Amino acid sequence: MTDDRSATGGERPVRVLLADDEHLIRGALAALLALEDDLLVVAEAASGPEALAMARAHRPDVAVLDLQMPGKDGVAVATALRTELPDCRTMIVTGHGRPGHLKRALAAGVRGFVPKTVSAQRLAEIIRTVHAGNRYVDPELAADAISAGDSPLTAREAELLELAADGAPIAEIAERAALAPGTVRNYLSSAAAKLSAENRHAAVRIARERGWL
Amino acid sequence: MTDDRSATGGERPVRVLLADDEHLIRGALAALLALEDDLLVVAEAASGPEALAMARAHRPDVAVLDLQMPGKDGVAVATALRTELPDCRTMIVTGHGRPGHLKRALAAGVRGFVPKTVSAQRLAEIIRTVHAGNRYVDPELAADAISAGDSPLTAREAELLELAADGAPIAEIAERAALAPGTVRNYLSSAAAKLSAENRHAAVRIARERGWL
DNA sequence: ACATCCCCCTGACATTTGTCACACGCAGTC
DNA sequence: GACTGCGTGTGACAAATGTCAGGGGGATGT
Repeated sequence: MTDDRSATGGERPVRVLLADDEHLIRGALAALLALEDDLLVVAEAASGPEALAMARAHRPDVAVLDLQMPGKDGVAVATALRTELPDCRTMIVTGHGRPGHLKRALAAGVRGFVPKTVSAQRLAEIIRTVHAGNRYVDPELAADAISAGDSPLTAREAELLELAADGAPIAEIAERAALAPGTVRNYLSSAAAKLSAENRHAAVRIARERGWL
Repeated sequence: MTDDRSATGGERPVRVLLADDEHLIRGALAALLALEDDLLVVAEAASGPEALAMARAHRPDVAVLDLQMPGKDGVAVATALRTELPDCRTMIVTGHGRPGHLKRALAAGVRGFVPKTVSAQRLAEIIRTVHAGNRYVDPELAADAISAGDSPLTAREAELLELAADGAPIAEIAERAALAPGTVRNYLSSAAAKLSAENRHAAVRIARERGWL
């Protein structure tokens, strides 16, 4: 049952899944995409798990996922879809794009990555691009990602930095990581040095900005 | 053309200004509000200063402002509008509502405060409510604001907490504030105690969450 | 006028944190 | 095998940070 794209009397519409926790945006977006003849919004979701369930039920051609959603984030949903519905193309729409997110998204098989500053018209074009099997990444976000480069942090460094993210004292971090306090200090110090930060808290901030957390 | 509300020529449409840095949302929103017969989007803006300029030029009845915008945030724009165009009602739409923001907004004369999780239909109703001179605050956000209460921080405490926000060492903060290092430590310690935080970094995080920064 | 309270500011002291030198295990290379 | 480099883990020491007690000044209530 392969769908040939050239059918009589016009092409079959592209079936789209929309996932975004902000109803206002999701609804408005659905209305705008409905104006395009060749696009059809077949399902909407307000959370990560819901997006997965909707995808299983409606088997869309393209899944448009917000990056920050309750439950599972956009990349996690894309990862799950990659194995469950290999034919479904995925793309991420995000408010503030961090370089690391783009890298994670591409690794998860996402084919489109755009900020919410694009127009609806442009988004429709990108959905078609992605559906055709091509990739599209916002040029500005791509430039940021390239200039930011890869994370220089080792696995433990990143893990401890994450535990330090909420400002907890070393003792608590050490207990949660089952390590000696001195070891924790050493890793955090190393991470701070790699990020040219004055201390671990500044290091957390920088790593967050770069999307390395 | 079906015209329920303006058929008799009685009601003039409500002139609306839309300000949001995410073009996708702004455009989609404009399209949805255009479906309402009694609402007319007369101007759009993508930044705080642009929103002010547009308001001066088009004199809308209601200004719908996003909280986080480049240049000036929504509350700052609302404050400026209060003196420049007293007849223009203002309302804030935000993604993640922090309790403190709501308080600041109400102090600035804002008459509506809603999260982006509402539907477009609901937003249209709220715009009418605000235009009629009434207030509307999302119940959930209101509950959060009440439970969070007022900021217990003094002016200096908040100021130094802000300077400490990027993880700078005490010496640098002291220099920037023209204070003795001991004084800085004392204020930050006091702030941390009031917020039940382990240290100043956790205090910054908590204050940010509550919207007290 | 006086007492009281709160905010602003400071220095001395104890604790926490960051830096350093070093040991172990585990790849890959010669 | 022996060498080398890297990630992991630890404790001792120096520096940064948080805590404490206290002085000065303006506002408020009696």
